[in-house]
Amino acid sequence: MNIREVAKKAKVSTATVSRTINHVSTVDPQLAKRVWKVVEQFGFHPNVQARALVSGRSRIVGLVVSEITNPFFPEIVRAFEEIAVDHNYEILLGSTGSDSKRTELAVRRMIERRVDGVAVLTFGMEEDLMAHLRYRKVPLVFVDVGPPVNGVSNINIDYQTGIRQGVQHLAGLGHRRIAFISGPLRLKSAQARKKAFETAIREKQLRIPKGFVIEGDHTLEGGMRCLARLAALKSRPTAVMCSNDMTAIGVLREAYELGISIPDQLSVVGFDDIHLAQFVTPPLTTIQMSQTALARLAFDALMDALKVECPSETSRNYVLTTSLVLRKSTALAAQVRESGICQSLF
Amino acid sequence: MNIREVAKKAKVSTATVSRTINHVSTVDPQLAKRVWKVVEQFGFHPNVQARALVSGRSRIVGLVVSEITNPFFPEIVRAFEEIAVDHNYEILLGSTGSDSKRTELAVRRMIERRVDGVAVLTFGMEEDLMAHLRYRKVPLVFVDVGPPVNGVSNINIDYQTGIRQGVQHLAGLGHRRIAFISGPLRLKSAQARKKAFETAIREKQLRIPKGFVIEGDHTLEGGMRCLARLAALKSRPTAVMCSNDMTAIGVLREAYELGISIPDQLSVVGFDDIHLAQFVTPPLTTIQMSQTALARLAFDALMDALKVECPSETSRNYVLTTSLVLRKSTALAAQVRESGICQSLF
DNA sequence: TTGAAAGCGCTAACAC
DNA sequence: GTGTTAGCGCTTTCAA
Repeated sequence: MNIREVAKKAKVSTATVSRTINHVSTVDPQLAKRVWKVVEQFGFHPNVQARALVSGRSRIVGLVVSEITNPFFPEIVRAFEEIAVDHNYEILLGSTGSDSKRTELAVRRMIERRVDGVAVLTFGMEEDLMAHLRYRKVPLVFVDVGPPVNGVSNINIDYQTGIRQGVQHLAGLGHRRIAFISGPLRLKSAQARKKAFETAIREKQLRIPKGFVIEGDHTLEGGMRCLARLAALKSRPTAVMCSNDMTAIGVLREAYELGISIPDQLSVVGFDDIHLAQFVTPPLTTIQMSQTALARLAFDALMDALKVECPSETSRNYVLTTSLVLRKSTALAAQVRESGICQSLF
Repeated sequence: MNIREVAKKAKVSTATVSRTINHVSTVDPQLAKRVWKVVEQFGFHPNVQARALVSGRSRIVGLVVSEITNPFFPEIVRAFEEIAVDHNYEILLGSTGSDSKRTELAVRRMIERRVDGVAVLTFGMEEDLMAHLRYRKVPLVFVDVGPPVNGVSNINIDYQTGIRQGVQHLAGLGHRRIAFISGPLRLKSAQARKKAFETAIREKQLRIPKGFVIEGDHTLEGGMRCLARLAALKSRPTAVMCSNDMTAIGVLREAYELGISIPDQLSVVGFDDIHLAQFVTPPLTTIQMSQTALARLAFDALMDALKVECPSETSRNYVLTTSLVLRKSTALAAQVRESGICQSLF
């Protein structure tokens, strides 16, 4: 079944069939009806390849993530896919594994398949990727890159709001020795979270004891290692904030191994609010960065860019805010409980 | 840059360029060299759409999963993607969410993009999907369907081996009151696991007390609910096997809520061996069904079918075995420990 | 071994 | 409003 056969059976020209299935309004309703009847009856699906070939648009967008097996990303993929499909777009998924070779490959694939745009949600701004894709004049959207440049839109995560809430929450509970486990510092997003933490601490007139800011790797295993290091300190923190939930879950896990009771002996705050966060023991207090909202923002940014006539010169800024979600992994600092001093004194 | 420009610059015909980039052996090495030089120099990438249009092959395969946010699937997606990319294939991802409308949509998308084959790893054999796709004469591979039919290959999971090992392990620890939390019984795979459990119990000459086999839904929340039900029984199980790891993790979680100590008061065995299983508290003893192996098997099945001239008539059977992985969520049954009877008596 | 040319299925400009 | 037709970029006969 192709457009010519449909045309023949409906006794119209291929142009009319084309117009009909593309909902061009100038088609005579009579003819349109005839065409649709044939289309339905014979289950005609226009050939996407041919369409793409002639129109120059593939209706495919690329979605590049760091690592699909990191629970933060599947939620994004799901949301992004849902929205894309709603708009009759297909997605090409690429995971970089933070490996530059695989990133390079992902880019090649996207280019060769002639994607209409690419959302790069790797939180690290892979420079190669950016260079390659920009060269191709494809609309791009990144997260946490610097100032917007031509053809590249940017989603700016407002880390500060959520992290400030987290620090204030801990301070309100009487914590003064708060540690921070960052993500890999080669990632801009990890740097931004760390900086937001330091700012929030300063705002509260607290200080960060030596050795209290350490670099993790955004994995559960990394979180375990980092807590082990913090626990080995002569004077331990009473609370720890983590750069993502997987790290926080690793902290919970290692605390259990070490016999540190959470939240009684140590308060823990995560970041991301992945689905799993509410199901760990104890349920994790964390800073939410909505994966669904992020996916929607990214897709919309791409569509915005695609709408204008010259996508390679559009660039916009979008903002996603974060906010604290209270659960059970934080509690009054031990010395406060013991001294009977009430929280409001702080 | 298109094939004609390359031809012009290399002073050959487009046919020669085509042959060269497709590694047809009859091309004069001299000419080939000239062509490659131009290709490299100008960064020529053949247009995939045009190629697909004329050759009838898209080099895209569909991968349909139940729900990407279920931690079992990302691992499959990762492995499948990796293999596909290695073979110069692209994948179209579809999640059904066990919803028939979304399944229907996924099928349409795959058909319209002219996929060369589809791997349906939903563990439930969605009938619609099968019907639609078979009609299109596209090579298919399912998991756990019945006897193979034309054009449809099948991966048979050997649930029995792993589940038998699990039951024998528990029996060896002195457990005689073993419960089973199944998956949704409309899924063939869930039925198969349940049946395998019952068979293994029978082999061990044990019996299943009333109310000890209950239906879960393969989610963490479902696992919590199910343990609550089991705990409400007048005479509780001393061990519980679960149809998947998420269910088992839910059991762990609910046990913590209820103050049931694991493994001292209750042994728990999962199924799947997702990455997370080794990081819960306590680390989960589970039955491994390798996600990587499954992905590879599925992809290979598709390639096998694609190789023969008439894919719509090929169908093969593949087998994936399961096996027990020992961790810390199982222990001697309480009455055995108390009575001092040693394990070997059982 | 190479080149000329006919399409693959569709869209869009143009003529009616 | 509708039909005719020229391509989109590539592969693949068929002749040379």
